[in-house]
Amino acid sequence: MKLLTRNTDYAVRALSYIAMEKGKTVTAAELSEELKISWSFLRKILQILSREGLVFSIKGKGGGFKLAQPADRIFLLDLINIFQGLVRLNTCITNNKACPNIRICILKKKIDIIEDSIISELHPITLKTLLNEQNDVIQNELLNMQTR
Amino acid sequence: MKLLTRNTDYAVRALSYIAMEKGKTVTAAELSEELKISWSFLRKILQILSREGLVFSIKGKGGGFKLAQPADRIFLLDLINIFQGLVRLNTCITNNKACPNIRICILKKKIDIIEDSIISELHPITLKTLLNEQNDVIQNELLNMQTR
DNA sequence: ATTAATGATACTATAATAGTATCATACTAA
DNA sequence: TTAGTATGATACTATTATAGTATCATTAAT
Repeated sequence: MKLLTRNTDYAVRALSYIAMEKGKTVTAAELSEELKISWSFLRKILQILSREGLVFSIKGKGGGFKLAQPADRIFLLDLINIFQGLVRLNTCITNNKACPNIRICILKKKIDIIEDSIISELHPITLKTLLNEQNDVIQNELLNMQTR
Repeated sequence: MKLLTRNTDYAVRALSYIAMEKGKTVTAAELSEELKISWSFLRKILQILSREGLVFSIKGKGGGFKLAQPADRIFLLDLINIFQGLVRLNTCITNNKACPNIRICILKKKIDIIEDSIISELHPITLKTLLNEQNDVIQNELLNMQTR
């Protein structure tokens, strides 16, 4: 069972990198180089992000990608939805009203509750969250080095 | 994203049905009939449950399956592990120490936390839980009918 | 014009899930 | 002791999801 697939993971990395460049356009080639991710695969991911309005693309020489939204408006949940489909996929397997077995419905209710909690835990996570916490980590590292 | 696959779902149904028969052996054919699940597929699932020690099988005429453990010792998490692998699969995608990008590690930490909470929510759910709550539902139904 | 970038799209590869089929084996009962 | 009924082991196929690649068209800068 995987919570995140490669797609989503790579998308987060790419977006993070782009965010760090503060408005400068970043090419797929640069991202591929820096993040060590296959160029063609990254390109596909970036095209999707562009189509979905998360990044803004500029064609031709000097082109590349920029964030189309501020980092605190880019939600991890959106990326999961884009690349992995809705978390809320707990439809009745025997998709009918006359569930032959009520037990499974109890199970479904339990799973619903767990899915709700997954969603509510994912909900506050934005690109900004991730970038900020990274900064915190780095600052702590520096602090530790100074006090040592 | 799916939390439960068909395998697991069917396993729960089969085990629930078997549990309701209180020690009487139940054949794959009966389960298939009652639960409207393909006989061959169910058989495969039952064989796995048997191999994993969750049910106890008796071959030949009059044979079938019984629970090998009391219903409060059969954990949903075990079924998930058997049929879907560990929830805890959040290994580093770039499986090396020199993660080229610390950002993803922050993400990994977040996902770890969410996975922990999924596990702790799943943990208390046993076959008995499901059966009991089913009874509660049924009893409430009856009560409603009486008071109406 | 040439070069460097993305857009659209179609294709292949791999892995996970879902499902089927076959033969061997064990037990029961006539 | 044989016929019938059950599971065990195992191998196979089908479908779907994920991962990854390739090609040609389009746009912009120099």
